[in-house]
Amino acid sequence: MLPVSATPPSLPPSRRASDSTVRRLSLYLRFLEDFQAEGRQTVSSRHLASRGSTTAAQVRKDLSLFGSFGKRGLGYDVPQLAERLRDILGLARPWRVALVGAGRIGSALFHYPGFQERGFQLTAILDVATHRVGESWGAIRVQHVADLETVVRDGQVDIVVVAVPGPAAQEVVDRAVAGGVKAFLNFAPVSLKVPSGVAVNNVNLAAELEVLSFHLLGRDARE
Amino acid sequence: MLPVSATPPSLPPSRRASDSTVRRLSLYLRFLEDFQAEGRQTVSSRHLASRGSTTAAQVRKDLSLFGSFGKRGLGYDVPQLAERLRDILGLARPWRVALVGAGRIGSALFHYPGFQERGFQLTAILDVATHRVGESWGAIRVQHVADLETVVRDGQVDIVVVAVPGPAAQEVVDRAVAGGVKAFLNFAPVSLKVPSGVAVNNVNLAAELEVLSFHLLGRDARE
DNA sequence: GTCATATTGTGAAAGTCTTCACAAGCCCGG
DNA sequence: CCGGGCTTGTGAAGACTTTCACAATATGAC
Repeated sequence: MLPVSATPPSLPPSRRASDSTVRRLSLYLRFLEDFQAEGRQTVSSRHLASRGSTTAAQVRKDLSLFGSFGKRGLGYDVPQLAERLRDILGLARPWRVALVGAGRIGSALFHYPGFQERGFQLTAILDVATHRVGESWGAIRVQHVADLETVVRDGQVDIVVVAVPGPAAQEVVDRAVAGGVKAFLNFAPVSLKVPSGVAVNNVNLAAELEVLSFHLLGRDARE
Repeated sequence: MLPVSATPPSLPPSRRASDSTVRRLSLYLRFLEDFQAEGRQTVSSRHLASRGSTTAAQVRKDLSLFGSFGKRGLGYDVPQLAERLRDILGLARPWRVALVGAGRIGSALFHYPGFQERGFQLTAILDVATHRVGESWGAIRVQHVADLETVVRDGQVDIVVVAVPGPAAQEVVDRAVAGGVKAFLNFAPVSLKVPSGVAVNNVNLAAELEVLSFHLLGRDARE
């Protein structure tokens, strides 16, 4: 009989995953790694959901966007699903990251263990302060931000982390975009303009605190 | 003539604002402060929208949840709207914040200027490492995490920032909740369980990078 | 005073995301 | 081999968010 379809080269179908779906997948992966460390062989959507704060249906819907990974009646194979999630999230290959801004936030990121662990390789650190230029952070020497074009040239950098003060952020992004960078993690409290096809992820600590402040007033009705 | 209504004690009507609405309000406030610094007296929803990455209709809907602050044909008065947003977000009064975990992330937060600027007062720092206990961070002396109960007692702390390793986070939160804390900013990559009525805001740096990684694969179809 | 222009505030429509509910499938004991 | 017990994958329903479109209304020129 004819093989109906050898499911294309390597990638699953994938309709369209929203940002929040992707964040949840990332959480699932972490839970799976925990389960694997605990020696669990299989896990159900219900179990996975209870560890995060979501529902079993949500877990199944999220996964079903990318394929059919479970066994009915049984659940999911822990190491196998973890592997699939790594594929889906693009963690199977290393990404090269440049950090612009070697201040406190930059330093915290540099020392953040989850960073390198997941295949994000810090390959360059840039700063505008001349007294920092030349410092060695681990194996990396801090360069002046004027070298940004050289650093990102020829696709040498996949992701740029923007940890500079607000007013300087847009210029950094523009120059990196011109050099071909397609993804940014932005800590500056400004809203960056980028051409379509370029992704920006904002982490705004002030806003996070203000959301809490709003909750404390009790004027919101979240259960 | 009778005053139709002296708009209740102090707070606007407010139906129900979602988390994303509140995050946008926080952004609007920042933009308004920029405009004010530039000497602008009024601003339209269109103008406000163009600085963030949203639409004029969205801006108006967000604001309309809390009242009617603009003038038709003219727009919004910049200082006045900023003031209203500060009220809505709860920034009119200071909040007392305790930081648990005096490592890199804790240190970055401590030095983050937007933190104190917006009325978030760091009143205590706790860590489990005995070599850190007793250190002075500015005017604050680092205490041992065993003192958590004392620190949060009698509503002395409004918000607890959790910057400890994953496995230690839940215990910190449980103890703080028992002490009456109602809001948490969590940097540990775990999903915390709290009773209803308690707010947790998660900042998961690994997940942010993984969202970017996913985008870089180009399997998502965001314009 | 009237007209032209600008911009808000808001129902209604469209779109997106989450939850529900159930058929289909897999495992195991007897 | 059969039946009971679970659990997935998914269409359909429901809930929530965003966008549209327009009446209401403020300003300023003449």
